[in-house]
This record gives sequence, structure tokens and C-alpha cells, in this order.
Amino acid sequence: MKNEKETRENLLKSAKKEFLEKGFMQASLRNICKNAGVTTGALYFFFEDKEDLFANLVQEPLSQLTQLMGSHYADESEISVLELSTLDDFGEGIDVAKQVIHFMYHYYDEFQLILTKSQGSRFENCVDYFVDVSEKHYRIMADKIAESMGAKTLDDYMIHWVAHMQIDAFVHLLTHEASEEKAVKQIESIVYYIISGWMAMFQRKR
Amino acid sequence: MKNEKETRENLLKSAKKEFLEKGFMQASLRNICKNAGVTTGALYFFFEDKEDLFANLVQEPLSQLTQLMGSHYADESEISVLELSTLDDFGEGIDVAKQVIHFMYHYYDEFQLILTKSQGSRFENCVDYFVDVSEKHYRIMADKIAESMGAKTLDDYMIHWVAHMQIDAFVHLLTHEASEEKAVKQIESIVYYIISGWMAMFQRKR
Amino acid sequence: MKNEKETRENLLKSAKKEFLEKGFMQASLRNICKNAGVTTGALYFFFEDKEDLFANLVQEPLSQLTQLMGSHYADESEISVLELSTLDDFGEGIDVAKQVIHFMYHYYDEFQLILTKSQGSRFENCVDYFVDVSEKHYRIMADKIAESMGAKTLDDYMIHWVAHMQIDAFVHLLTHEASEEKAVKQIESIVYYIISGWMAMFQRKR
Amino acid sequence: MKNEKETRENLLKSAKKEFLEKGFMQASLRNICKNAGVTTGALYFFFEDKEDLFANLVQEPLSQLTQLMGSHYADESEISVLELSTLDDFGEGIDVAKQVIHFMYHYYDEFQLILTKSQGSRFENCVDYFVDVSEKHYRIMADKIAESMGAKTLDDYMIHWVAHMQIDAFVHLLTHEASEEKAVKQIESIVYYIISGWMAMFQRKR
DNA sequence: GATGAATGAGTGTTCATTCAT
DNA sequence: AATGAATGAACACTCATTCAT
Repeated sequence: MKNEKETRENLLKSAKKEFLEKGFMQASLRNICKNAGVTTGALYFFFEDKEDLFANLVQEPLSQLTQLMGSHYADESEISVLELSTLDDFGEGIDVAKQVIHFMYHYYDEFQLILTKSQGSRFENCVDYFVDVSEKHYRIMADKIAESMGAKTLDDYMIHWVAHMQIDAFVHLLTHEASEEKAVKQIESIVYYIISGWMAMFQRKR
Repeated sequence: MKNEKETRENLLKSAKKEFLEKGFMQASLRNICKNAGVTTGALYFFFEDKEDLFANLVQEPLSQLTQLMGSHYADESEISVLELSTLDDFGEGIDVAKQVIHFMYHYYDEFQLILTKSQGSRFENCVDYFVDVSEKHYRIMADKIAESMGAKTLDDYMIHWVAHMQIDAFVHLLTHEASEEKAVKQIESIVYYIISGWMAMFQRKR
Repeated sequence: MKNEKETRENLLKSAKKEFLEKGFMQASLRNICKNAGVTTGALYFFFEDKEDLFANLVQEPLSQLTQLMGSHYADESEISVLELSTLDDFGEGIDVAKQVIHFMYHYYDEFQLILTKSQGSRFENCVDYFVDVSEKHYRIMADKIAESMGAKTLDDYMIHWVAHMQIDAFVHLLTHEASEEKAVKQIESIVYYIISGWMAMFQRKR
Repeated sequence: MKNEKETRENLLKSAKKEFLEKGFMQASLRNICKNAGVTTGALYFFFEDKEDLFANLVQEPLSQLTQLMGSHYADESEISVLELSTLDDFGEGIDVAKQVIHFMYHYYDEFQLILTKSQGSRFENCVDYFVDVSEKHYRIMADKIAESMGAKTLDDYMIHWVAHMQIDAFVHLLTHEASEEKAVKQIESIVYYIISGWMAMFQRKR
């Protein structure tokens, strides 16, 4: 039992280190195997290729986060407009954000890989997926708010940009604050900023 | 001298295409030369190495933008606090933004290279430079505003994030809107959003 | 495992030939691999780089000779002055010389590589090492002899030159006499010549 | 007149520097031309190829030394056996040696090139030529001396080695003593050593 | 006399991947 | 489950040399 999956684990550990240091493209399988104490051939017993190796590090946390986001947005689709339009009450937004942060710092290395070291792999655009999800949410919200306020709704580009910026805020936290506590401290201000800007768009005169 | 420096131009053109398609690291000099219709040796007559080739595409627009930003921030250091704190008057900010956008779309491909395809070259961190410059500016502004409003100033992380987000907004435009006109249409809303969020930080109760 | 490390041996054999023909710098790894019937990649499975390939041909004989010389000079440090100053009795010197020759001809090709084909590798100055060792020995000898004979000792340049010449005599043999027997025949005269000159330096009037 | 041969001179000067620094093989014509302030094409107006460039630095001093040696040995062919066999009178040998040294230090750089930096060019074995000349001389001398002393003459290998060693003594001086004065100081001892050894060969019992 | 341009073969080295054993 | 061996294509870069102008 001890030795059973040990090699696989060693490889993943060694791969994580190499990918974090050099990024997907520049990472060397030779190196990964050497540091794991096995030959290159062994790697191909456990993984199909370089990309599969990377995927095995990243896929699980990624799909969990996807689920987390999905369930959050599923709930929110029934949210009342009243809640959304009041700046004072942005508590729920923050709660979700904190949840996400907690999750991302739990898989700190893995999200580092996904968000900043995946260039060249099929995950290089996976931030875009989250932006997409977020975007759909913001589209619906914007239309609802606009309607309830008798204001003009936002165009697609703005929706996309806000979604992008919001996701990017998480990426920025993860890549600039090493500890979860520090990240949590910042997130409140950030959400406040984002919502303030967001609401201002609908109160704009012209 | 076939046709007055034709080869050099062909190489630059071919290089631009290759770099845009594959990024700095993955670009193949062989390919660039082949598509330019010359041998690899020819490239080394005109350029020192791969990095120099990239630099010759990118350096001029980059230093011009640097100058543009420098002169803008030089002017603004004498701006009065009154101006800064009024949401209604954010005209100047937009004018500068439009200038920057105009410039960036004039060198559309080049900034695409700098901002998204320079990984592995010495330009890979040059977005950070713009963030740094922007950050210093925001630091000063925040302190002034906070003082004049009797509010708390923003901590370093928020300053950095706002600077990052602002620069990123330009990058986002350039990579998501193909034409300058469309980009200009969006920039007003974006600046409005950013300033709204920014001002809200100082009016925050708690 | 074609035939028990056959490829490695083929590579070493092919490399020896190429290095002997063209010298370290001008030798082509491509050529070596081609003649060994493998691709260039294969070489890098067995050897780290060009220098490592060369080293694997040369290192073992070299360190053995180093040891041989070391042990010889260790013994001789206790030699009595009487022995040294008599021309008639230079038997021991010849015995050692014959040992060295026997060893060098046993690794004929390898010493050919070390002594005449190593320019550009880290072995290019390894003759100097032997000269250095020899030089220290001669320095001590000269001082002892001079003292016992009431003569002036030799200056540093002469010591160095004699050491150099002595080592060079071996190199010369190896590069000019193809067979060990012929070399052994010559060494006696050479040692006689060298010792005669050496002793004459101390009997010189002026 | 001023500008006439200037380029050629610059090229030769630059070439001398490069060849001295890197040796014939590793020297780069690109570099030589760059440091001379001309393009590679210009070089080929004055010189046929790399080897010709090297030759133009080296040929003149080389042929002058050849002449010097030739005339010396021409004289000596009529020398009496008596002179040669007396150790006390080796004055003439020293005089010639000093002449040679004076000449070699007059063209210090050039002989440095010939003797230590010519590997890969057609001059790489040109020391052998001098050895050949010297060898013929020693052959005749040995036979004469042997005859006059009723001793056995030396075999071809010994003749060759003595010739080689003698020439090598000059090379050694040039590469280890930077100034002519120092070299001249040493040459007397060296010649004394060489002649002592030489004479001892004929007085040998067995 | 000399330039500017270009060639084409060559260099050592690295890579992800394969596969018989 | 893993090794040891090998592939073959690719890499950036350097070289001496050529030649029309």
C-alpha cells in the first residue's frame, strides 16, 4: 500500500514544482522525472502526455470551483432586484467571495498553476470560462436593474469587462497576497469598489 | 539592396506574424525566415538575436507610450484636489485615456505583442512598469483626497490593485475590441466606472 | 539493450576516431553519431555533452597516470643525494620512465587524445599539470644537489624548462614512435641525455 | 597616401589581436572586420581567405628566420670537428642562438602566432620545418663526431628528438619569458645543457 | 576599394515521446 | 510497474565566403 501509488504521487509533486517554477511550456519532463527519481518512461505509464500530467494536477480543484460558482449563480438567479440595488447590503456578495477565496487558497499551488502557469496547455484560457459564467450572470442582473430603475442597461462589452475585472480581482489576490487572511482582508474593499462602480453605471446621467 | 531594405521589412513583417501567432518563446526563427523568403543567416545580418528582432518590432511604440504616460502624470501632479473629488468632472481623465487608446490602436499589432505575446523576452514584465507608474500616481492622489475629505486613505494593496485594473482595462480593450472607434466608445464608461468605484472608497462609512 | 551496452561502446569508439582525426573542437557530434549508427539524441542519453564524451575516453587513463606519477615522486622524496649525483647510476629513473611508457602505450589512443587533441576541452592544459608536478620535484632535487656539491642551484626558469622538456620527451615518444618496444629502446638514451645535461649544470665553471 | 593602405593595415592589426586571443580556428573574421571598422567583404579584397590573412601576418618573419637559419647552417657545414667536441667552446652556438632570439623577439607577436596559435592553418606544423633543418645538421654533426671519437653515432630518433628539443627550447623561451633580455639571460644555460647532454651521448660506455 | 546583403551548411543541445523488455 | 534505450525533429545561432553594386 505504501509503495503502490507512491511513484505517481512523486511525479505529481515533482511536476507541480517544475510547472510552478517554469510554466507549462518551459517545464521539462526530463527534469520532472529526474526529481521524482524515475525514468521518463514511467511517466507515460501514469499519464498520457505532458498536458495530461498538468491536467491531473489542476482538473480536480478546477471542476470543484466550477461547481461552487455554478451553485452560487443558480441561487442568485432568483434574487430580488431590491437586494441588488442597495449599496449598503452587499453582504452576500462578500460571503460568496470569501468562500471562493477560501477554496482557492486551499488549493493555492493548483490555482497558481491554472491562473499563471498554464500558457501553452489547454488550460491557458480557462480563466475565460469563469469570465463567461460571470458574464451571463451580470447580463441578467444588469437587465433587471435597468428595468427596475428605468435606466438604460449596459452593453455587452461593459458586461464582459466587469465580469473579467471581477474574476481578475481574484487572480490578482491569489498572485499578490500569499496568505488567505490577508486576501480576506482585502476582498471586502474590492467588492465594495466593484459594486460601487457597477451601481454608478445605472445612475449615470448620460 | 534588392528593393531598398525590402528583406529587413519582410523579416519584420514575417516576424510580427509569427510572434502574434505563437508568442515570443514558441516562435520559430526558421519559420520567420522561410516566410520572409531568406535564409536564417540573413536574419542575423539585420538583427542580433531573437530578442533583438522582437525589440525592433516593439521598442519604438513602447518608448513613445512611456513618454506619453510620463508627460501626462507630470502634468497631473499639480492638479487641485477639488477637481479630483468631483465625479462630474472626469473629462480630463477621459481625454488622456482616449489619447492612449488612439496611440495603442495606431500600433495595434505592436501592443498586442507587448501586452500578450512577450513572455520569455525582456518585455514580458513591461505591463508591470505601467502599473508601477500608475500606482505611484494613485498613491499620491489617494493621500490628497483622503486628507481633503477627512477620510482614511487606501492601503497599498488597494492602490496597487486599482492601478493594475486600470492598466488592465486598456489591455482588455486592445485584445477584445478590434477597432479604435469601438474602443473609444467604451472607454468613457470604463473611466466612469473606475472613478466611481475610486471615489466610493473614500465615502465609505466603515 | 541491443547487445549489452553496445551503443555506448560504439559511440565511444566512433568518438575516439573523430577526436583523433579532428581534435576536440573540430570534431562533429553529428559525425560521431552517424558513424556509430545512432541519432544525436542517443548520445545525450549516455553523455552529458561533448566534453563529457571526451572525458569518458580520457579520464580513467589520466587519473591512473596521475596516481603513478604521484607515488613515484612520493618515494623519491627520501632519495639520498649520493644516488642523485652519480651519472652511472640512473637505473631507477629509467625504470620509472619505462613504467610510464608502458602505461601510456597501453592507452595509446587515449594519451594521444590528452596530449595532442584536447584543445578546447577542459583537458587542454593537463600536460601543464604534469610539468608542475615534475617541476616541484626538480626544484627540491636541484637545491639538494647544489648544497651537497657546493654549487649554485638552478634558477626557476631552468627548473621549469627541464621539467617541461622531460615531460615533452614522453609526449614526443608517444607521437613519434608507434610501438612501445621502439619507445622503450629510446628512453634509455633520452634519460641519459637529460641527466647528463642536468648534472653538467652543477659542474659548470661559470 | 595616408588612406591608401590604411584599411589593409587595420585589418592586419585587428587580425593579429584576434588570432592571438583565440587562435586560428576560433578566430572570427566577423570580429576582425568589425574591430577594423570595415565589412567582411572588404577583407576579401585584400586577402584570399582566412588562411591568407593569417599568412600575411606570419609569412615574412617566418621566411626571414628560415633564411637566418639556412645561412647559419650553411656556414657550419664546414666547421671543424675539433670545435664541436669541446664543451668549453660553445660560444658560437650561443651567438647564433642569441641572434635567433633577438629576431624572434623583434617579431614577438608573429612568432607567438606561428608557434602557439596556428592550429588549423597550414602553419600548424611549421615548427616541424625548423626541426627538419636542425635535424639534418645534427645528423651530419653526429656522424662526424662519432667518427672522430671512434664512438657509435646516434640513431635517427635521437637525432630527431635533440633537434626537436632544441627548437622547442626557443619556443619555450618565447612563450614563457616576455622580454628579450630575460630570454637572453637564459639561453646560455640552455645551450650549455643541450651541448652537455649531446656530448655525453658519445662518451657513453654502453 | 569597399559596402551591404545574403548564402547554406554547420554547430551543440534539448525536447516530448515511444517501446521492447 | 517501470527501465533503459533511442528517435527524429526542432532549436537559436555562427561561420567563412560570395558578389552585385
